[in-house]
Amino acid sequence: MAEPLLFKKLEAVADLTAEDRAEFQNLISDVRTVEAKRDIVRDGERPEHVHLMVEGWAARYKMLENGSRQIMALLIPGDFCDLHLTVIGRMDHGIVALSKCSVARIDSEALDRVLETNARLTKAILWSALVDEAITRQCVINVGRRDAYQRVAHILCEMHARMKMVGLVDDNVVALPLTQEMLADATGLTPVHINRTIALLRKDRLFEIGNGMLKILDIGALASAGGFDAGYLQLQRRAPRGK
Amino acid sequence: MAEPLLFKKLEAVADLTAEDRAEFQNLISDVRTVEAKRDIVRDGERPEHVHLMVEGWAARYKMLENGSRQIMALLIPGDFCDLHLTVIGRMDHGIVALSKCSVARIDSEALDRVLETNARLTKAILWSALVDEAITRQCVINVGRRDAYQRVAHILCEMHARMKMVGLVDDNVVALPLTQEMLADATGLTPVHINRTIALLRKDRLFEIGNGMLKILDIGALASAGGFDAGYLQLQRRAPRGK
DNA sequence: CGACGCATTGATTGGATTCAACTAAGGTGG
DNA sequence: CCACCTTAGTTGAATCCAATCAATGCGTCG
Repeated sequence: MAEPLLFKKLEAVADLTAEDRAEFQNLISDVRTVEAKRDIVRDGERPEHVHLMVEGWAARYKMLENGSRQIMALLIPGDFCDLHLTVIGRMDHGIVALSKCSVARIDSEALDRVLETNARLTKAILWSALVDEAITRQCVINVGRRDAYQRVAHILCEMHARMKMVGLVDDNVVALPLTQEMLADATGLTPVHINRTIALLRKDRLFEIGNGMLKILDIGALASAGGFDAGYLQLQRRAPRGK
Repeated sequence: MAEPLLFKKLEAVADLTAEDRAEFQNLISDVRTVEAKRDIVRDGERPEHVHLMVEGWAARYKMLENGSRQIMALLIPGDFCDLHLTVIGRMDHGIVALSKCSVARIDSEALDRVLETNARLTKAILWSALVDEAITRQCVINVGRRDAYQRVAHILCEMHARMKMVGLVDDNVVALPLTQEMLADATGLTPVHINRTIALLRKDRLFEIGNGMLKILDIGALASAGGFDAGYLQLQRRAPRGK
């Protein structure tokens, strides 16, 4: 099992002891597999477990009345799917598996107990939640004020950086199980226009993409094309302790 | 001082005892006034206090290289400005006062202590943070997949609902200290187009707006025009306790 | 009164959507 | 093994929503 991945994100922001890790590990009641395109959690549902990504990619999404879909977040190993269910009862959006993935289920009540006793773990989890929020804010900026070229550059830059943080990047090559349609839903564009935009980026030799793979050719140029600043991800270990 | 407002939001999601309220109140080291258009917290800053809105409106925003601004959240009384600073050291965006407003400052360390001792308060605060996140997600949907007409309808609907939750709506009339330029930055549009869109909404008799006031004429029609579903705000008191 | 901020309106441009067709790759079943 | 179908990607032409450029009205304030 790819358990180490579960801690990569938490450990990026806090020092965990062996006991912390064990305590966290014990929360996991089971790990189940979800096929691509199937919902991990449905909109409106009230699941009894909190879900944590172990393998594969998923997306936080909302279907609109007019049939269009907006992806609000891409989830990779180490990300919580629905941490907010510890305090909120009902999903206000769905989570769909973008690739075949495995998901750990965590008992809500057990998690609740840990949140009330283990301050270090709690802080790590809260921290990771706040990083997720920062990512969501970046998403607002992306769809709100950037053009197609910048949007695609930014999202690919971000996913590269996030995958790198959990050790899933090898020599600037990332497994990217996203179709152009999914990219469109994540950037607020249409598949057709994503296609044209990717063609431009390809022409500019910023990356190679296809067959579920992304190879960054010029990370600096890509970052500046997308206005990407990793600051909101690298929130590690500021002010080690007392001030 | 308009202290009661501070609890309106927290109490909407959790039952607080008199002691909880007192404990929270004690955290407030002082309340300062900020003039409209001045930053409450600057991008990149590492403030020593957490800020809480007491009066007036503010906005979470980011300036882009090209000079455009994206507002990621509107903040009203009861909202935290920078709760994430309890765990994250540095602002990745700025907070600006949209109207003259007063802001409570909370000592970070004292808050930290409370977070580790008072589970009920902590949960209430976490809850409020998760509501903020849900609001941000709605913002992504708004700028990502809705047209101008829907965007404006949605944001005004949301602000009406949020203001109502903290008791600041009287007979469907809300104080709305937003210029069309601010609305533009919050919806990812241009001031000119906001103007035309408002003209349309006015013509459709959905609301009257101007002079810092918003009067909703047909809340049902406005909500359906904006695809607004209050579900993500009304997260109150589900599953009272055990299951 | 002039300067400024904000709202409004017109004319024009442009980025992205829409509609539509077509290619390529993979899987399935007769 | 090849017809058949599905899914993903690509390309072209026409259209449209919103941006841009530009000018004006209007109230407030120094």
